[in-house]
Amino acid sequence: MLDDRKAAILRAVVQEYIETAQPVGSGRIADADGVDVSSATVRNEMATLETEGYLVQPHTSAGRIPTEKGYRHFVDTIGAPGALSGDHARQVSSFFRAAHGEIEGMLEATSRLLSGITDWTGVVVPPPSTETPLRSMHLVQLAPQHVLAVSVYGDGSIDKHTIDLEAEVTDEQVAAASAHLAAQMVGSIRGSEPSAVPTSGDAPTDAITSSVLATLDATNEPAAPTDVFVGGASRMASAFDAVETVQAVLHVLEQQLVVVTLLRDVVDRGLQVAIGSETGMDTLANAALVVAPYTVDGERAGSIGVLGPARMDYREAMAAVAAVSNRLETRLIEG
Amino acid sequence: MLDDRKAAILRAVVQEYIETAQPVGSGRIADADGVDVSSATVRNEMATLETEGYLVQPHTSAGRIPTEKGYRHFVDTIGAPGALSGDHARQVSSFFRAAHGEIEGMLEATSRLLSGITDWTGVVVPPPSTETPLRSMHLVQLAPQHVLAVSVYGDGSIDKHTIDLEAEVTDEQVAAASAHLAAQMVGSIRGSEPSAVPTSGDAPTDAITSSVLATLDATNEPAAPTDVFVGGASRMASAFDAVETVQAVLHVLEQQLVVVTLLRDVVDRGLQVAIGSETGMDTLANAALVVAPYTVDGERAGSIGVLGPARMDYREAMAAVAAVSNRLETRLIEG
DNA sequence: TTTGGCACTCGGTAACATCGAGTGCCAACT
DNA sequence: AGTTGGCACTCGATGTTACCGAGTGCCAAA
Repeated sequence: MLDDRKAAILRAVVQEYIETAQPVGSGRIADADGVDVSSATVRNEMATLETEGYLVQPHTSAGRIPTEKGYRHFVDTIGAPGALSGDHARQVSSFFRAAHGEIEGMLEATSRLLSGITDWTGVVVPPPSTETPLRSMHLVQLAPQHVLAVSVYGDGSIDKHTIDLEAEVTDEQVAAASAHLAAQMVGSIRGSEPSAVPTSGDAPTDAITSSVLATLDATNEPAAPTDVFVGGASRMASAFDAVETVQAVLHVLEQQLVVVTLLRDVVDRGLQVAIGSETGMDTLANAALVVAPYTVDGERAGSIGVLGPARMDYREAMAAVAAVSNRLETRLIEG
Repeated sequence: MLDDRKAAILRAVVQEYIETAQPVGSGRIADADGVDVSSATVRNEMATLETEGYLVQPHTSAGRIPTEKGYRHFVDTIGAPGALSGDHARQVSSFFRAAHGEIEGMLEATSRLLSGITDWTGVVVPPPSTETPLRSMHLVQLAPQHVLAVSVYGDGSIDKHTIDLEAEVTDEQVAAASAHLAAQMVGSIRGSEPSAVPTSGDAPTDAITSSVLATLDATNEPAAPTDVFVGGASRMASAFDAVETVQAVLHVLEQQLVVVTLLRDVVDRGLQVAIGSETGMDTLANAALVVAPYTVDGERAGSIGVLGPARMDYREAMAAVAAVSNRLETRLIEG
């Protein structure tokens, strides 16, 4: 690996580049803290670091820029996640103190919180809602030939489906069908095929029931919709200088499924940070993703993350993600 | 106003500028269709159009660019909304043929449809859910001290609230409170203060009931959350050349309430198109918004729109917005 | 092994010339 | 009186050249 001095120089280069977004020359490093050698020595070391793939020169006679490998080393040697700045810590605290009500709304606000703290884009993936049992099912009549089927699951999530009936029905018939369906289906696991409902023997009830089941079957996606909350996507506009890059990254953020998969993959690989190609997406070559899973009741629930340019402030982003994920866990456990 | 020839020239300039995004010179116009005079004459007319505020020159010795007033005239004289191209018409048809299920999901997909057709950003504001009566209310127990209150309204919308109880409760108590609440509250209008629920006389029931009402009161925003569906925001990246503009516009799109207000204001002013400052937002100085309201059961429901640069293809955007709003109406009436 | 010194590289900036699309205006023409 | 060809003029865009200086690699001395 790298000896101490090389490591120190590399770290100084990355730090400087993160701050200035300009190629870093040997002079600047020689002046910097932690490095007590002349610029000539730094030059020699930087040349080595370049041949070893930690740095690159945009062109001869320019300073150096970290490569993915360079960032990776930097991140790996950050050590302790570091604490949030006082201001930001207070921001997080007051946010969670004020948080209330609906979980979706809170998660969306959380994505904005992450964005606000880090200046980049915040992403929050809610806990998956599979494997959770149906706790309640009700039919509500909206119009003579329309009912709404409301399914409430154990994790507090809700599905609703509008059902067009073949014929007009009465309140009583809907109530009967509702009770029948509830009796048969409560307890079944979300996503399991719900077709095995015995008939009740009552014709109108069964007519409604079968319409409902048909709709449920039709819209029963293999996986739940898994929506993602993306906050502060507009900040990506200042992350890259090429407009096409901005557009490409925004496009990625618009695809919910892609984002969910991305976060999960990164977490599954045990990473806290995915830099450039480590994300597995060409589009994110110059970007980096800082993630943290959060658990509820000991189980891996969802994950949160911050997406920014590769030259983002990893220390801050990691601290923010850790703090928020932490508070989110306790918040969700309390309910 | 403008005589025929001036109008024709203005229209040709706008058309050309929309296509090329380059200042348009007199030569190009003289060659163009509908104008059978020499470039010298066109020059004279263009000079007049400039003094009258329809065109500007970015600098002497350059072609002309439409002003807001120029675009406005262009839009006002477009005449018939025009039909969608065959391809796009087919796209719309097949979209609505395949549309099914949840209204929210459909509206979100609609915003993407608009974006796909016009190449800009699609916006869909759902029908407001005020004034609609509560059709059903149920409490569902999720944990010993947690219940979920599910309110279903006449328009098919649902509110849910997690309630933390003071003490553990049994299924029967929840059921009793649920029935009591439902009996008292069904029929009340969304947003009206729900406090006037008489006690039932049964202590545990009343304990649950009051907790629920407290939560409902606390989270009862004056207006419903009114979320907006924005599709294809990434396309704004190619709409402007200044990154800051892109960022500013994206920022606007992130603020749901602002977008809702924006659309409503434009529609209320009876406009189909708001260009630059007509939007009322400084940020959108170089942008334009094409909107259409849609009605359900004869009542103004929500609105849809396309946001793009001022030099967008108005004909196409207006056709798209009209067609989609149209299909959306019939789709929503059918249920 | 470190470091001061030095020749060298090359992107960035400025100064300057050139080109040409486009203009305004005017005199000639319908 | 309106239209048009002609023409001098403007000025952004493009290209050329020169120069500066931050930064490099390398070498010889410490």
